[in-house]
Amino acid sequence: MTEQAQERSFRIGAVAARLGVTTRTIRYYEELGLLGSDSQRCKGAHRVYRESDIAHLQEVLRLRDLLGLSLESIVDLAEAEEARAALRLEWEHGPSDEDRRRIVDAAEPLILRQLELVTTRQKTLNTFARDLRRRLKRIQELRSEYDAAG
Amino acid sequence: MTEQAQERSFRIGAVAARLGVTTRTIRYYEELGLLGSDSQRCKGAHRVYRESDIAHLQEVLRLRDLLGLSLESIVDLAEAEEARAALRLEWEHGPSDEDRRRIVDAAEPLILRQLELVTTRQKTLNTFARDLRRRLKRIQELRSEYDAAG
DNA sequence: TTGCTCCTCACGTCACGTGAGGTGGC
DNA sequence: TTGCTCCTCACGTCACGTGAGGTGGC
Repeated sequence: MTEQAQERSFRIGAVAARLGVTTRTIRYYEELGLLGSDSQRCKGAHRVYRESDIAHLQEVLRLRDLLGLSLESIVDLAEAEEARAALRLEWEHGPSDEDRRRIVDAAEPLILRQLELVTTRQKTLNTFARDLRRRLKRIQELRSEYDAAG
Repeated sequence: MTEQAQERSFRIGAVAARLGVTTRTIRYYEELGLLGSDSQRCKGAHRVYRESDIAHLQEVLRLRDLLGLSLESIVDLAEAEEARAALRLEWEHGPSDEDRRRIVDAAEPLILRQLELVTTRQKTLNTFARDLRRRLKRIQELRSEYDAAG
């Protein structure tokens, strides 16, 4: 048999621990169709994840935690990405330059949209941090007054 | 009757619209004890909010949205703040310098804790933004190649 | 063989959403 | 008086949490 370099695979518990979620969360996301369908798994058999699956799951968690998106809107985003992945398959089979451009053009707005959301979040976080530092400064000024007086 | 400068007050709908939440959310937070008890309101009467109430509510929403805290842990934080507010009442009645210092010392760790959480969030957001910009750059490089070739 | 992790239901919970039916203030 | 917003239940929903009971791989 051919002894090709086998990619490492993980079970659900290891993935959950690594990403800081529970196994229930991962199963729920699978239920919603957020992860690749894993169509060849027999009922009752253990779930198996590769590095690419884990990266994808982490992407989902980022969108949820950092941007506060609902799972429904993440599904929408993922479907758009999936359509892109489908195009990417064609890519391997020598598409024309015209095709390649279309594929690249389809990817860009998705990333730009996410960048926009991230930037908005960064701004509100900066405002929050600034407010906290002001409060802290006022408190520390008060203290130094008492230290000087006492 | 004395014609003292009345502070503006708002009804729940106006507050909700201003903060971008529903009225249900505000009522739910009141139920959990997250807002000042509003003990003098008669059953069935309209809720009334002042600027300070709105600021407090916005603080709660920040902790929820930007830091992803559960309402339960926000309750804990709010209780600590409340204890501080209780101390603050004494403040008005001429506390000793020693008392003042204790009050100031109690406030600081709360703010420092929040600042810590905000900073962590900012770092993860920066990582996310960097990753997105890398992807974007790769895509744009690909496109300029096609533009040059086509 | 013994643990340990995994599996599938399935009900519980948190943070609200969404009417139903009724009352109050410009 | 007429809308409009408010009120209080109370059941529904989203995103999981938490066992119950059973099977599979180092």
